[in-house]
Parts: sequence; structure tokens; C-alpha cells
Amino acid sequence: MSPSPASAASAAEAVAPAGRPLAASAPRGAVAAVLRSGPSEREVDLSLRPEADAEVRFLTPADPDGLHVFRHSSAHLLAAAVKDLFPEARYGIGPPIEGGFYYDFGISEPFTAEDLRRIEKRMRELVRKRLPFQRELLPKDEAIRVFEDLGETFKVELIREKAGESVSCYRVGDFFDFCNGPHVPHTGYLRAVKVLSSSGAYWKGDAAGIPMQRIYATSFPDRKQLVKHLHRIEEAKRRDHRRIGKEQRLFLILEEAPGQVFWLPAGMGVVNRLLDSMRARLDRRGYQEIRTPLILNESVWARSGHLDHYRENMFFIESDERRFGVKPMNCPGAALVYRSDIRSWRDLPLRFSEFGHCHRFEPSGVLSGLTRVRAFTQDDAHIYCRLDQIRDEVIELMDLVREVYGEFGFEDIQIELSTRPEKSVGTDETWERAEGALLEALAASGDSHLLNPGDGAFYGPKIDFHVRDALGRSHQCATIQLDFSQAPAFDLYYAAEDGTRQPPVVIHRAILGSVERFFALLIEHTAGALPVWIAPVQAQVIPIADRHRDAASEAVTALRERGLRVELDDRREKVGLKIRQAELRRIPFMAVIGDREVDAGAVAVRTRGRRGQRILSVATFGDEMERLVADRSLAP
RNA sequence: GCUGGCGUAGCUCAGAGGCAGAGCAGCUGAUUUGUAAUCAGCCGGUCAAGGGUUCGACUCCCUUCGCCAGCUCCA
Repeated sequence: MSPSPASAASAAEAVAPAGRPLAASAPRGAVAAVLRSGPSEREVDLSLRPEADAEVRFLTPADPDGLHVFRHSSAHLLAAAVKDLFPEARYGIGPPIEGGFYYDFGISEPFTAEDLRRIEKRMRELVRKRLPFQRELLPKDEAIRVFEDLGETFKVELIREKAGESVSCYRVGDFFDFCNGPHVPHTGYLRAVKVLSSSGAYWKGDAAGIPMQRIYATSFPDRKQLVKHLHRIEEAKRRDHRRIGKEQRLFLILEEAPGQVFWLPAGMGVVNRLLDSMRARLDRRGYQEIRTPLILNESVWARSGHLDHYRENMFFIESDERRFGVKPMNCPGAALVYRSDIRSWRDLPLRFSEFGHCHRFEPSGVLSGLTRVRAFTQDDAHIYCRLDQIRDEVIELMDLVREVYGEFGFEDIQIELSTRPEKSVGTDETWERAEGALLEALAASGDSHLLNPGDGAFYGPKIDFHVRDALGRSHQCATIQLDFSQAPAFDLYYAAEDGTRQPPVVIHRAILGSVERFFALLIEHTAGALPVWIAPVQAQVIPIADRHRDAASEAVTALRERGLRVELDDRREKVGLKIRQAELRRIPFMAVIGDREVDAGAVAVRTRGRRGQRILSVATFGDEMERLVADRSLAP
């Protein structure tokens, strides 16, 4: 997320007089300042006394840079508390992260829940002491000596790697840390802290390296914001697709097939409507749908490069003394389809779409609900085109992504460009050309993006679209990947205008990404209250007593004849109970029929999540639902 | 895969070295019901699986499987 203009403007600009601490001119709540000297800027403590009158911008926790400082200071506070209680813990790094911060410690025993409570308590004690954050500059060799004496081997390593000749350190109480700063003036600022959880981690993220214990925590400038944040975390848990999937009987994941999905009728219906809507869209955009085998001869995977680059993520089976690979991707199948006929430059671009069921062997520890599975359906396509068509195709694809995600109301989407990884096929020249084409398309689209150097697929660079789930975790969904290597690997060519044989460029792309993952995000995004067009049941018709059954049944029939998904709840239960259960199932509309409605030839329509009802004729009610379906409306 | 936690009825969860518990759901009956839970009765369990310790294990120990959080990796 980038800093919004509104919050950046909230940081006050000022001129600080020479010789006086910046704090003297700082507005209430400021935690640090940005000092401008000429064209360069640097973040500094409020205790700094500028030598000459200085232009400064004060940072508060309301702007992203200020919050960063605030959380970073909080991380020092956490480490100080841990060192108090566990002097043998050596500290690693403690950066701010979205929603809080963490600190890694080298310690033999994992922290218990009780440890975390004690740590939080000690943090609060240190807050009450209002201990100042004091900056000290040491020569590099002296700093190394100091941390060696303290036994802080991680810090010694960091200083050796990162520090310049003069090493900036901060002291807060007895806690001394190598750190650039800046920091809040004293611990009293950090009055709303909460230790959240702990888990294992590794020094420098290296799974073969030294195990560490990581403590996650968060902090806010006041108690109210902290409570609000903790509330959001609770709300996210309520939206968890695993929970809603179970409650609403959408899908199952069983021990009998780890990482694979059993779609229940309600969930299957949603998936089918998703796919139908994608198919209609693709038809309009000139795609041709294909389906290729799940299991292909091993030689295909040798040819495609998967055996060399993707083997550890593949399932293999042996039958009739021959080895087969279960497809983790659909590309080789598409390549074989392309090769099955002669192709002319006039045919391009050829857009083959495939809702391909892919299997990938994922390590057990990464499986999670529908977002990380071992078998999933990709809404894949392979576009075979000429070099000069790449730019327009990619621009067209970005438009398609925007269209689909916009329709579901996803707004927090991050675009990332990933470039050549270490393990890759193809020449430097083709990689440069492919990366250049993507950059051009990105520029043309006007969307901002992040750069992920070295994160591309082994066969080409890619543009990924990430969407956040309810818990704030980011998931890759749509992806657009260029591939200059499939054509040579599979001897693909087209007859060019000049009569020569030319290799086509392949664009792999998925819009939903994995249908399973997209489904999960949709559930969390809507908290299970799916839009009418895709909801498993669109309306529940509820007769009040037995004598209203016939009228209710007629209403159901009339609505079903329009193609609407309507259920009848004619159990001999109270209306309150039926309404409650329909609300819990997030059914968009509840149509109650009692004496008044029978007399008027109407239904009393209650809309999901709203009190009160409207008296409508069955025909009007049907019209309204049809309109919501046709518009793919997000309401109600 | 690694670190830690967890696995008890269909679901949510309590319990605990000595007869296995609750609420909801389900079934049966009564209630004919007006917008988020009507009442009563009944049924429901190899306490994840395998091994070990013990007079006795659901409980303690070991192994395996699965789930959860994080790490690493990714659609």
C-alpha cells in the first residue's frame, strides 16, 4: 500500500530554529521528524538540535512513515522486555510489519502463552517509566566489541554486514540495540501495546539456518485504536472461508485427501456460475475453449522443462511400466494442441482457454483451506501471438482482470512484475525482450506496480495480481506470464507473411487464478453474503401456517419458472426461527406468506441483513431478482 | 518440509490415571406459529490411528496421519 496523499499532508511542515531540540517546535503527537537539508531528506529524532534553522516535516503515527517509526520503537520496547525476563535470549531483528511488528530471538525454548503475558506486562511497566530512547554513535570496531561483550552475536553479524564506519545505536533503559532510528522520544508514547502470538522463524529466513522464536505484537498511539484493531482481527476470523464453508455446507476438505476439495452442492453451484460467467466473457473476447489430459507421458514434461525445474512439485504415476506426470500446469497440453495443425500469421493471436485441473505436490505445512491446495482448477489460457501483438494482448488482459475483479468489488489489488529467476531457461536477449514488453503494457495501462526481481517463472517474466483475504494475507490470483521458450521446446511455429517459419510467443494467463482460491476470497470478501446472481439459494419462501402452504408453493413454482433458485421452508416452525436460519445461511431474500399476503396475492419480502419488509406481488419480486441477476449486482 | 500448538458426538466445545459430558443439530411428540432460537422426551462416542508404561490409559510416553499459526515456498 502506498502512502495516501491525505495522510502525507497531515504531517506538519515547519521551520525549526537552530540550537533547540526539534521537539520544541513539534505538534502534539509527533514521534519523529524528516529533516530537509538541500535536496536530501533524513528521518531524525525529536531530540535533535539542528545547527542552523532547518526545514522539517513532523511525523505522527497517523501517517505511514510515522507509524513505521512508532512500531519500530515498539519493537525495541518488546525486545527490552524480553531481555529483562529472558537475559539469555539473543535478539535478532525486529521490523514493523503491516498491522504491527515482530522481533526474533535466539532462545532454546519457545515462548509459552504465559511468557507472552509476562512480556506484555513488563512492556507496560517500561511504558509507565517513560524511558528515553537515546541515540549513541560508536566507531564500527568499538560497536562490534560492545555487542561481542554483550554476547549478542546476531547484532555483531549485522553490524559487520550493514554498518558504515560510524554505528548508530539506541539505548532504552538497560536495552541497547544497533539501529538507525529514529525513535519516539520515550516509552511513554507506546501506551497501547498488545503481544499477539509467537512462532518459529529462522535467522535470515534460512530454513537450514539458526532457529529463532518470533514474537508478533502490535501497538497504537491510543487504546481506542488498538481495541478497534483487535476487533478487526476478530471480524476477520468470523469471515474465514473455512468456517463459512463449513457452516454453509459449501465444500469439504477431508483427511482422506489432504489439500483437495470435495465440492458440496451449494458450493459447486457457485463455482459453476463463476465458470459460466467467465466462459461468456471469453466468448466475447475471441477465446476457444479446449481441455487437455490430466496425465501426460513423462517425455512431455522432459520436453517442457518441468522435469528439470518443477519436479519436486509434481505427482508421478507409473502404469504399464511407463511413467506419467500429473499436470501441474496446462501449458504442455496447449502446446500439443497448437502443434496439431498448421498455423498462419493470419490465425494469430490464437487464444486457447482451459479450465484445467492441476495437481501440485505442496509440502504439508503450507496447505490451508482453499487458498493453498494440492489440486485446483486454473481458469487458464494460452495465447499464441506474434511479437508485435504482445503489447496489445497484455493490455487487453489487464482490462479483463480489471473487469472481473471490479465486478466482484475487489479493490485492494496489488500488481507485481516478476523478473528472471536463477533457475530459468532461455537467453538473456529473450528475457530482456519479454520483460520490456510487460513493462510497456504496464506503462500503457497506467496502473502502478511493484517489482519482484528474480521471482518470475522459469520460462518467462510475469505480471501478478495479488488480492488480500479477510486476515490481511495477500494471495496471488490473476497472472500474466510471457513464454519465449515453449515454441522452441515444442517446435511450434507459424507461417509468417514472408513465407518463413516463425516461433509464436506464448502468453499464459489466469484471471481468477485458482478457482478454489478465488472462491475463498469471494467468501471472505462478502462474509458469505454472496451477490444474488451467484448465491446458492436466492430466496427462501416462508409460509406462516399450513394453510399458507399452497400459496407459498405456487410462489416458489412461479419464481423457479423464471430460472430463479428458490426454496420453500414449509416446516411447522415459527417464522422467527425460519428467518433466523435463512439469515444465517445469508440467503438474499426471504418471502413470507401469511393470511394478509394470500388475500393480497403478494409476498412480504425481507432483504438479508435488514429489518422490515416490503409487500410485493410475486411477479414484481421476480422482476426485481431477475434485474439483480442480469446486472450481476453486488446489492443486497 | 521446519518450529510450536491442537485432534473428545454431525457442529461448537468442556473434562480427565478409575462408569464419557454440555449446547446446537438429528429423531419422536405437543404447539398452527407474523420477521434472528416454542416446549418436552429420545438417539448419538473405537476420545485421530498404531505401539508402549500401568492393576487400570481418553488422560502419561513414543510413532504416524490430519488440522491450526508462523517460517520457507507458491495459483
